[in-house]
Amino acid sequence: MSDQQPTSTAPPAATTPTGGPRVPDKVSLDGLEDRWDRAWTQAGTYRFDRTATREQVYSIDTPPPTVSGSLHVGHVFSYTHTDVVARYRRMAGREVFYPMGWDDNGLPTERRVQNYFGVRCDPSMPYDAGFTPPQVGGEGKSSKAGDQLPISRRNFIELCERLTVEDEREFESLWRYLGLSVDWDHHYQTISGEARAVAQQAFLRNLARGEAYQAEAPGLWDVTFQTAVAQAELEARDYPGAFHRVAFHPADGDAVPVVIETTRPELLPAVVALIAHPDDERYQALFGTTVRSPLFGVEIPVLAHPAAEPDKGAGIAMCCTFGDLTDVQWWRELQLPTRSVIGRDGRLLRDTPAWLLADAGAAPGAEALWSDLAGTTTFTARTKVVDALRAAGDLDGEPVATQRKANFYEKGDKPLEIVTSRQWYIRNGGREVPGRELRAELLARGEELSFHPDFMRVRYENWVGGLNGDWLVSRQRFFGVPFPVWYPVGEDGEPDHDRPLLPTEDQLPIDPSSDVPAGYTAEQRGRAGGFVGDPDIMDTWATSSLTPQIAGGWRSDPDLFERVFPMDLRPQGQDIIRTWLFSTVVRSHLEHGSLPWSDAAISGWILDPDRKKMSKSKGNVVTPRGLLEEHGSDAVRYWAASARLGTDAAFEIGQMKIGRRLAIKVLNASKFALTFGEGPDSVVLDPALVTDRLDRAMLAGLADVVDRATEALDAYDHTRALELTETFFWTFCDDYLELVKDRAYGAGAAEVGPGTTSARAALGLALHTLLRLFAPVLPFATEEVWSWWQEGSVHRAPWPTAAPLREAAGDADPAVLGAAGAALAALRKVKSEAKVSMRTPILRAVLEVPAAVTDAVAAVAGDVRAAGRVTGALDLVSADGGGDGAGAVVREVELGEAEARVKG
RNA sequence: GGGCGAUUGGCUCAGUGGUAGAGCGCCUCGUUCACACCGAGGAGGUCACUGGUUCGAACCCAGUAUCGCCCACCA
Repeated sequence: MSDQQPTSTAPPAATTPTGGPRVPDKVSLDGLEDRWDRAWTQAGTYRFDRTATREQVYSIDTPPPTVSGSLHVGHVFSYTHTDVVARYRRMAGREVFYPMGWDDNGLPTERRVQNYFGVRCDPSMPYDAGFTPPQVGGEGKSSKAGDQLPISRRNFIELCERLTVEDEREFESLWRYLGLSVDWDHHYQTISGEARAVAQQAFLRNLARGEAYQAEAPGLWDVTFQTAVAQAELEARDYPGAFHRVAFHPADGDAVPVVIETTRPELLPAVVALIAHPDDERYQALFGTTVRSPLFGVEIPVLAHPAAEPDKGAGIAMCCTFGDLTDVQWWRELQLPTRSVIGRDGRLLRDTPAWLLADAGAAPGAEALWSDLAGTTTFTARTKVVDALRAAGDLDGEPVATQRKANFYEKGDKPLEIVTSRQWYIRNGGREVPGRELRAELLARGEELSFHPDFMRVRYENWVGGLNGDWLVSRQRFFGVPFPVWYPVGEDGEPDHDRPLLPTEDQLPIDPSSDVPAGYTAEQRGRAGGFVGDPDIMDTWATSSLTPQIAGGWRSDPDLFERVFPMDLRPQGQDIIRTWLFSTVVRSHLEHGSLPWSDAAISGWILDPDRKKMSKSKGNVVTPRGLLEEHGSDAVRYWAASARLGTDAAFEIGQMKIGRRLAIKVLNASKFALTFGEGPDSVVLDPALVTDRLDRAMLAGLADVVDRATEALDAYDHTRALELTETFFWTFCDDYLELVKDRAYGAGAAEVGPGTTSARAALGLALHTLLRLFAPVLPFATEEVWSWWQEGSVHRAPWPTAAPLREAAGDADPAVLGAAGAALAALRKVKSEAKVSMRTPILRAVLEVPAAVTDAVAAVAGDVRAAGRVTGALDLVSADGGGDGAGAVVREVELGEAEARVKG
């Protein structure tokens, strides 16, 4: 890319005063991105016509990229796939609804605002209308929570909106440069008032229908972020641990101790039972008896449960509240007591638990030991407990190191604990309720949805089939969409969670930490007889799951919503099928009783040269802007469009260079094809003028390409469509253009004859078609050429059909072009092997061609002779017998002298 | 442990029953009158492996190996 930026803002006039094409002397890709972006904006080329009906509209539920992060090559890759679809559907006659959203509701934005302004969100603070942040642009300075000024949620959201404006401007600029045909009048932010209102309204509807509910239950908890975590946000990781063999002594005597294996000895004070499989013969005698926990001396039962696996560990497990989800299952099904010892900060509780007091029958040393453990992290506590066990003689052998899998919050770096808390849930089929087969309904929606590629459906099915609980939507964070709920506070000062106070839909969005429920005054907040706001915010997916409703105007613009919903396409990555795709299906199914869209296009990963997923941490991220500027947007788009949906693709500069070469070739070949003649009649798109057999054959081949490419695009196979078009285009350039060059120039003729007219008409028809076939992938180069000789934008031109081409082609056989091309190649080969210039004349040649095409080659021999510079006799002989391929072979040849070269 | 993809020339990938394909890279040559961000020609592969079905298998079936990913596995 040159350093020169174009100064012209307007595209060149489409035609000369005489009506012929206006082709620049020098063609170039440089500067096309900026020039055409401006022209498209000015002309409103991609503006959505909201008078279109649902049948006319093609609507796309665009993924909102996370602002405060950065766009990387993977985004360019997958967003290009979507844009190719959008451009094709637009040309195919649909009114495309293609909005862009920004995801500024989530941890990345929260952290960025904290660091940038030196503040943190504290919903208990009052809103300050004249607030000025303590710092601006302090990236990384005040990262410690203690240094950050607490401000109200409303102030925090305002700062977020202020900061993300800049990110969003940059993102938009990149998308425009890439050539995304987005209607920039339709964009949204996930933290905007509108998005918050939609999220709250949808939640209230879920609540009213009984699909949202609160429950106090043990659940996965991240001790770093101190929030509950949903199943969809889990990530299993390898985690170093050790097996400890621990002896439990029977309570009623000095019989042989029961030895269990555990990786979490620090949970020994939380033990509530030992559990083995009911059929396990080793433990039959123990079922129904009790044992005492070592060190703490708490008496616990030995029980049977089928979830215990005889071949794991010692075959008998220590059930604690709570070490893992199996513990939760046992606790629930065997109705065991709750003995929680780990707090929300991941440390052991400060106060001595009641069951460890000597009064409660615990061992005499239990309280002293606890005082040593209290307030320590699980890691410290583990060491202390192991030391104590060893000293007490209840550690059987030494710990054996092992690699185990532990659940982590995908953004966290400590294993999750299980903590009991009150949370909001939305039903998603993970926990069945009588009278509704929600899981089956959602599986049916999965079958109804067209996945591209189809095999991605199994990820949906696996996930829905494997859900083990409802969707936990509340988070104990401060920045985000709050639950629109207050609770009355009783005279005892306790909130009544069973009788929530709700706003009406027209009040939304509300913030219960600053707004007041109807019938109360602000002074009553937190007082007995007053009210409190729900302190939690919604999971980011609780908002993102509503992107069709947010973008489509479900709440604020029902007329628009009716025209775009249910949408046609959800494009997205394969990694968020279980989150974004599934949660969107859930919300739409519950609210609208339909799928949110009919089709889902799943893009693959970008792999770096080591076949690893490209990621920032590996330091191999290339900035998209630099890539686009270096190679040109059409070139990068070509690389992206060359990869099929659902297939991982290599980050390959080489493929971009090929794309650039193709785009340049489009410019140059078009220039060539449009400049054979001069004046208004030089290019006439009239099928009736095409009379030559070679021209007709070429158009017949092109007609097939149009049909097949269209079919491929309808099936979301843009790769195939591109490949078909590209292959034809290179043959068109290398063979057809060479073959008809002389005839199109009208060489040697005083007047424009029918052969010349035929060639020019065929060239025009072919170019008119090829430009449109390439337009979705190469929007800039094709638009540039289109502007030389056509009115309006190629991107609003109708998608080509085969009909006019077939009309021109008649009954011509497409193979004729191939046969002529093969004949030409044979003549070239002779020269190449003789190491002479291609301009060397052939004085005489005998060309052997397959019998099946001898007549065809003879019919177009004039063009073959001209292109091969055959000045004398060209005798054709049929290959007898064998060879039925398209190949041709020169049997005899006499080469002339090369044209005199300019010496110098 | 269950599942989904992938495995084709040095590289990136097409190719779902009928004599192995493309582009890049490589080699040779040419060329500035559309295109040096160029053109022409050429070399290069027992289609991961083992069985099977078939007149015929890169393609269908069974199994194996390797790579990537998803889910489950926390005693």
